[in-house]
Amino acid sequence: MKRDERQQAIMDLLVEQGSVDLEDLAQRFVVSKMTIHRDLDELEQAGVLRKIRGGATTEAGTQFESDFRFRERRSGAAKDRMTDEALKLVEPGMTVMVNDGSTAAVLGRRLVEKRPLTVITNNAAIMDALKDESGITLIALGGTYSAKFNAYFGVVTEDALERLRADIAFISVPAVAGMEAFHMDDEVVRAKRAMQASARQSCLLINHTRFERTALHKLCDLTDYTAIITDDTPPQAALDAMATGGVDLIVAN
Amino acid sequence: MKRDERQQAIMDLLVEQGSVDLEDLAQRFVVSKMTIHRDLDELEQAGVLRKIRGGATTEAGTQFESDFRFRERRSGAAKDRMTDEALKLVEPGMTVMVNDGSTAAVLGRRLVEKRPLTVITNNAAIMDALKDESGITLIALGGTYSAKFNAYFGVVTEDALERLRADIAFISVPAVAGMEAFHMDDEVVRAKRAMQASARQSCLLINHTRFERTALHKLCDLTDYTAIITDDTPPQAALDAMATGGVDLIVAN
DNA sequence: CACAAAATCACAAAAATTGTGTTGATCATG
DNA sequence: CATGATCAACACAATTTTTGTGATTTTGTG
Repeated sequence: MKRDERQQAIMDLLVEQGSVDLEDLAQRFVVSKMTIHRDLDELEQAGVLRKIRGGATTEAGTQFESDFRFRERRSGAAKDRMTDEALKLVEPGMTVMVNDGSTAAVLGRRLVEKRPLTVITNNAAIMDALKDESGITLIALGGTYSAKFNAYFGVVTEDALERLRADIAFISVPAVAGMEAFHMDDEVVRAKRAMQASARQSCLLINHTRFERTALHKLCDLTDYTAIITDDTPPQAALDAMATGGVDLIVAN
Repeated sequence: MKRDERQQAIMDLLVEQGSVDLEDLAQRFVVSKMTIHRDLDELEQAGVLRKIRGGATTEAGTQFESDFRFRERRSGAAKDRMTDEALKLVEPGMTVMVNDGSTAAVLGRRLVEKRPLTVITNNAAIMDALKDESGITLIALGGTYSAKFNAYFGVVTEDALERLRADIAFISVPAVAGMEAFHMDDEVVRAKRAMQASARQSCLLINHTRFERTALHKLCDLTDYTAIITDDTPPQAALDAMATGGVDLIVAN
């Protein structure tokens, strides 16, 4: 494996996990820590990450710095566990919708395991991944491209969804509080709603750290979902609220 | 520029032009011909091209082997000349539609020269190219992905177009005979028609070797275009037909 | 403040990429 | 079909890039 490939792989890990561990990377790629240091320096120069003691994180990482290694190391595996559960809801032959977001992207890529399938998405990462897969009919939702979310949104997206139907929609959100799901961007909210409206069932994918948080816009009630999958046990308060509301939570671990 | 980037660039040129010239590549990348030889050898090993005397072609190239250099060398430049002309029709602030096809992809990439722009396309190559360009509002047309054309087609595409309007649409076709334009695929024809219907003006881009040919489906009459751009003087018969029909042809050379 | 872990630095070793000169193959042409 | 010319292949050397090691400095922690 060459330098460039390694750096690309580091970036991939970074978008997936939010952070990487230096020692871990050295082992994984079978190179010295010095080499990893140099890789991270260059990537930092390029502005794609921020070096911190013991590794590196994506820019935003203001908080969790000390314990990130243990918190985030598991996050890649967590997404895999969540997608394991999600995939159980998919049978060959189905039509599946997948929304924006990196967790959704992970799921999207793994949909090949269930082919033949029809996959409908506005997630650019999924389009790239499934474009040339045989056995996958890829229906892209058009729309205005948003670099922030690496996906397409807007009237075009919503209109297209209005005319399509799917067996199941996989939705992910950054915040859930009580019995409600939230998102900070209203365009994104509209796209997710349109997806849910066009799918026979909806399944929510939510990281356990995102419970008991809100964001500007309410997306919908949790009762709208036929399944809710999380990667780890959420806070007790959240559990209580959901139990009271009669919502069934699948904890993947 | 490093080895990998160069090889990637060679592949890009290859998909765009169908063939590449060894000497030309050596000059372009400022390396020795030996280096290019080695690059081509590796790419051939990888199965992405076929080395031939003086350069390389994509697998298919059964015929034009001896004279490809002159035929195709100009073809890259020809597309550039055509896009030069096409770009003259674009002003900053406009909304521009671009269809599928490699010529269209070349034009799409160059649209950044006229930003700010709104670009509407079903061409996957253009989406990739313009995704992260500031000053370009990228509106992707959704649809079912076609690996053959590297673009999206179908009802979703057509419906989306029905609700959008553009100042100008750039259309390319593989065959023109008499006063009519043709294409072999009916899905593609429908998408092109929908684009033309949604644009105030339509501009046809056509390689001069594609005159006096037909394909299964008729797309439309040449009179439907406000401008027709070609890369070189077409056969006399074609010129006559267009002159009689009152169509204005722009020859870019 | 001291200690341990981690980051940085400087230099050497190793690996890769590249250019050149030479030899062998292929082409166009008279 | 012979021949000069052009192009491809090969081998070797030079160069550049990448990597590892140990010494040294910095940083975080108790």
